Amino acid sequence: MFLKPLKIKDCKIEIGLWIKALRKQEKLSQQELADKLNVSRLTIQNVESGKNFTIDTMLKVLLHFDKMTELHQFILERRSEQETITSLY
Amino acid sequence: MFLKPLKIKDCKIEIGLWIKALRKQEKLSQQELADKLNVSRLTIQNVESGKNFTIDTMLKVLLHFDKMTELHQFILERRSEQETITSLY
DNA sequence: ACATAATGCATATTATATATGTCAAATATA
DNA sequence: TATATTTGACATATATAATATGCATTATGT
Repeated sequence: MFLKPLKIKDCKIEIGLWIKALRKQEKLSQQELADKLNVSRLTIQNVESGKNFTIDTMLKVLLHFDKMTELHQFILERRSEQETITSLY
Repeated sequence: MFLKPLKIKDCKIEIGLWIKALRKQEKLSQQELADKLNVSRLTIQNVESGKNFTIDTMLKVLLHFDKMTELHQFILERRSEQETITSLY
């Protein structure tokens, strides 16, 4: 069988669901989270529903839920991989 | 000693460096990558230099370098963690 | 050294993410 | 059930990301 190709839209939806889960876990409403981050409720709503949004918005949210370091680590690991590969040739 | 707190700016810079490394590895110029993704060279430049940008732009780049699935996996893992935690209480 | 390509950065314009508000539907809560 | 809260789906206005273009600087190659 074939694997369904992953679309940009799918990835945004997953990010949205993740962030929504983080918010629910802290029992915050969209408005409460928005207030904490100094953004509008619509911005949170857009993120959670898979619309387009800026990296700043995503990082504000992840920082609040203490998840930015994990993402940072994810990037660092892959960046050092790159350097290893390129240095081999 | 103290750990330097991770800032949003730092995280964006790392994303930029990662993407720049991916581009260099394929020996593409900013213009060539921009053309492939149907974005402007300046958009690539902004991403690579730690400016603000949209999630669509980042995902277009990662999709091209076959890295979107890894990010998607990263998110899925954390989302299922969340569900486990909340289901326990 | 020279020519060429690539990059960084400025300005101006366009496209779109965000802010703000309203309303109805859905979801808790008493 | 009744009430309050939350959320989704809309508007409109504003802020800002993306774009187009040009030019100076910095590699890169011959």
